[in-house]
Amino acid sequence: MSRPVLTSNRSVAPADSVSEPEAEASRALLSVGEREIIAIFVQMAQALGAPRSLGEIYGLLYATPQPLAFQDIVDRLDMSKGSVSQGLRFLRSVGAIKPVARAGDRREFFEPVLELRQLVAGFLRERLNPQIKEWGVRARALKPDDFSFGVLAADDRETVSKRLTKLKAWQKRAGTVLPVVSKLLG
Amino acid sequence: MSRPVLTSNRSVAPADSVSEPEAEASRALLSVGEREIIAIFVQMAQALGAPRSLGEIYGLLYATPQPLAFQDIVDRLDMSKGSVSQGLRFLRSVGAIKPVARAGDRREFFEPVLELRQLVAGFLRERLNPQIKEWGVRARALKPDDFSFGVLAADDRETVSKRLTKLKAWQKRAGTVLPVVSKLLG
DNA sequence: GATTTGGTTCATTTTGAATTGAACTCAACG
DNA sequence: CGTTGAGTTCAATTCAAAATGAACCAAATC
Repeated sequence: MSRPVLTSNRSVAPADSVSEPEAEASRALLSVGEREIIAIFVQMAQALGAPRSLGEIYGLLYATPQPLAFQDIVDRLDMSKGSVSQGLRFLRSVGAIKPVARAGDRREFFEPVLELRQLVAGFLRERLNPQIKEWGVRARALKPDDFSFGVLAADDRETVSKRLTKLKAWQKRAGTVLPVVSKLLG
Repeated sequence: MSRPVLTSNRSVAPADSVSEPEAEASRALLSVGEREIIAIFVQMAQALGAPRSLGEIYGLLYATPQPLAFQDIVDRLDMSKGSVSQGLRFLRSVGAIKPVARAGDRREFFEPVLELRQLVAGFLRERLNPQIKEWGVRARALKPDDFSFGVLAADDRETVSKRLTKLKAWQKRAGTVLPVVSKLLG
């Protein structure tokens, strides 16, 4: 998982615009601590079913005291511009990172939002809530008679009806509990 | 990138019962209501980063008033024995379904656990908590000096140190809040 | 003790989400 | 207005996770 650093490369200042001659050992650009933080966030991302690239990007920002620019991220993670672009977009949309401007530099820099509450809230808002709403809609459209080709036995009909009710109740409760959760975390 | 996982769905749209002459003969074994409930649970599964087969199996059990046996599930979902076996194992391990015996029948039958609290608790226990514990361990092993090749500037060191502290705090809070959540849902 | 039934295991294959990369836009600057 | 740097888009590709299926096991049944 964490491999020894072979090349000694001094601490990387954000303003360092020069591209190195050609270092194929791109991962060597990351310190042990950075790699470990990134690994942790990758795990978290995967546990939530999010792409690992999100974990890598957020992890790198988290591990770096100074805000980073787009190209810094591409270089240090050795990741394609496409992935970084999409990753940053998503992270911004859920409020996990925030852009900061720098005088006399037209690039955008990014730093991580450190408040767990905001991260969770963003995640719930963007990913879970829309889903929850949608299964509510679909569930409400169903009626017991949809559940057979012929006629349901009375007690089966009863059971199905109860389960449909329960499903709608779930949906409702989930919708009210999730906001509370993000409060609790903050 | 990922965003709401909605891409590609086999049979999600409420299908007309007078369907194609030769579609998927096996799918015709499911009523409209069953297919719709299954589709809902598949969505839920995918939102949580779980394999769709879990959603299908649980969905089928949820939509069926009577407990089902292994082979029933294989037949009605047209799914391989391997998948069903593994799916049932997982669902049982998180307490999402429970086996019921039937007199004079050596097969095991399964019915869904309807209590949302139990499902969530099982999920947290099996999937999230172990992860949370692990990143706690990894985070605690790190110290600010791991974050550079040379010497960190004093204020960067300060920042890194703060972030490490914050990360450990997250881990702790997550560990205490999650159990509360499952209480709230039940 | 052979056969059938109910289910598991695990090496291989499939598949669909994540990633890449090349073409593109847009703004700044000389 | 030509060029350069910063970032976006999206079709094509990659790759890891999920699904398959054949071999296997272990109780019942004949």
